[in-house]
Amino acid sequence: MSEFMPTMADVAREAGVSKMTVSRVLADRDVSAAMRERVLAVIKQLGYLPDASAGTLSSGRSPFIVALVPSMSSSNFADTVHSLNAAVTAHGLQLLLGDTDYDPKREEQLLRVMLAHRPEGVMLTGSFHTVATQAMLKRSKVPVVETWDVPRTPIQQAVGFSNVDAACEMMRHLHERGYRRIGFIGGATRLDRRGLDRQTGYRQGLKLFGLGEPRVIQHGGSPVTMSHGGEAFSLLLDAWPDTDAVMCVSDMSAFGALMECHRRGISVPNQMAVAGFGDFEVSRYCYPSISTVAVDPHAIGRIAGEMLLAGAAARKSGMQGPSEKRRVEFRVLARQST
Amino acid sequence: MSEFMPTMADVAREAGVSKMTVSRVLADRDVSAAMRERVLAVIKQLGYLPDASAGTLSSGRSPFIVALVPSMSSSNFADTVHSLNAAVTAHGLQLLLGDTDYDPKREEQLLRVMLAHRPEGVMLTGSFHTVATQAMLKRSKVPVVETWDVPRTPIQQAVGFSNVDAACEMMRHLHERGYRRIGFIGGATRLDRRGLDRQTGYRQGLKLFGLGEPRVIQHGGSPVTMSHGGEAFSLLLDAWPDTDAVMCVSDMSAFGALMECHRRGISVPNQMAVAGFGDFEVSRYCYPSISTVAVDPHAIGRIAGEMLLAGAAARKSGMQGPSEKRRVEFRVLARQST
DNA sequence: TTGAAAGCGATACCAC
DNA sequence: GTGGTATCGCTTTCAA
Repeated sequence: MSEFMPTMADVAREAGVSKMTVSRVLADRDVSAAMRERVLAVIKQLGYLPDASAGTLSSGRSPFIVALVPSMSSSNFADTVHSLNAAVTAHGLQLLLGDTDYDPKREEQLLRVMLAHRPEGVMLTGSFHTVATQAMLKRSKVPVVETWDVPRTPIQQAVGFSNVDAACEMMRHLHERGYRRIGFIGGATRLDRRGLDRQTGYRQGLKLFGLGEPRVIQHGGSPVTMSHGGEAFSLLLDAWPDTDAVMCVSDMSAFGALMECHRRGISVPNQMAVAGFGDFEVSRYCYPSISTVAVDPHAIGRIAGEMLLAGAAARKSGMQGPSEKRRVEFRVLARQST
Repeated sequence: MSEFMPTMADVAREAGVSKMTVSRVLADRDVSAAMRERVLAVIKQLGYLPDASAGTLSSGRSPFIVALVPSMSSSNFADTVHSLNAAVTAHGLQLLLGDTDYDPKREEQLLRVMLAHRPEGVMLTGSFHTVATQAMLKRSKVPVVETWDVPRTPIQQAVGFSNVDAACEMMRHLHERGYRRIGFIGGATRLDRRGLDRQTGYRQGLKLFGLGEPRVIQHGGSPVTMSHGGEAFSLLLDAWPDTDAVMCVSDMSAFGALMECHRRGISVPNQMAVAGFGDFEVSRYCYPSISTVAVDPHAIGRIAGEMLLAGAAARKSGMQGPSEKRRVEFRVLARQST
């Protein structure tokens, strides 16, 4: 077994051709069938693997799309990333994935590192970014798409929905069902803007339907967990014992709250309604099943991919990339818990 | 706003120094404080970002660690990746993440693409790989660690546990609790080796405790979902109505089975015991809580990171990397469902 | 269809 | 501490 990594020059020499011919074979450009055979055979025999850095440096074209998500353990973001990955992989690109941990400062650091690879596109989550982040993005002229939210003025492109409106629709649902003393539980962090938007939607709903003062418990970090949900629900009952419905920032906390009801012998939905957000699998299969707001994380990923690909194509031909906003549907799913 | 991306040469010219000095400032090597100030100022002013491809090509040192997992939506693998990421990030490396979708052929393709970036290390999940995969890994001499399993003869290093033994321990628990007609539900795929190992452990348990013939339902793809669990459980009851306990390939299917019990009015654990695997959050917070096998996905990721870092250091100094096997603990958690 | 030469943007190595 | 030069492995460009 040889001690060194063969290069394209080695393949060329062994096959008795020029490097360029090898390069063309790999890129599947015009080469005679016979030549292709010959070169491919040598490549296989030598176990040659191209060096991506050299290719990137030489061509000025990177194989990367950057995707930055707040958390990889949220199945919602995982789904979005999965679909984005499918979309870009089909075009020969690969994901460079980063986990910001819900921290814009961390997002900035990650982005700085990742822009060093001169990606063809960048997917961000949310619309809350540091000024340095925005400046880097502008300078680098890389196609950018913000997801899971639709900012008034996106950096460039965006695909998502209004978390405020979605939460408000859930309030409409609860109001229609006859609930009047509705609480809200969410995380304690200031950094999860989508969570905060949902709380804003809750407050709008209270006003809109004349439901009195907010009953808000902020408890636990991001992402919100089942145990946070149970604890927050207990705090909610401590503060406002006559609460008859709880709207949760996510299905995870809703499930936690629901289990706390079980434990306390509170009947759902008779004595207490529980609403979630996100249509996670658990909310569909638990008992009673949890009413929630369904969005399509896969659609967000797929559309983000299309937008980025379009942006990359535009940039290649020297054009200004499109600056588009797209909305995806959300839907209140009435299930057993309300 | 300038139209081009500034290079190190631009920074050097603007600062009136050589490229090497700029390079040293960025690498934080010996440069006088005054010089550093001056160069840093120019870097900021120009918005200069280094080009990673050029650096990699020139230094022969890549910033990447490759991590290949069967599925990103499984919280177990997500946790492992998270800890691996933390471990390598601390050493200035970044993850190149791939999703094999439980398919060794796909793993091979992904690996081929990723080895083009000349990573400093590769984390694989499981011990089932194509021969081409193994050949590529050998040739490239990159540090490799297989996770979530401990093969008899690892490619190089490994960290995990015996899924067979772990499942068998769960059988011991069920037997001790008095259950005698125990079924097993898992996915229908041949590709999820860890799932198959757990089934093997189940069969071993049957023999060991004299519990008669296997009652196995294989249903649904990978990763197994809650709905698969509910459906598989129904099939199990159809086939063997007198079953008094079900051991599930994962907590996801266990939860699905548990909810199906709710629906059918089957009391858990009185009429039916339900056991899971993996200690997912839902198994801890649902009612009744699900007995499961706990492993520490974070420890696997952390240790894998350490192993890879050690391997990379060894390779740098021309040494043969260690070929170590490490086991992580697993523990049967007896909860309410058994 | 194939080949030769000139870079791409950084770092290693050796002078000073 | 700092600077010059060769070089990493590939693709672009242009010529044959």
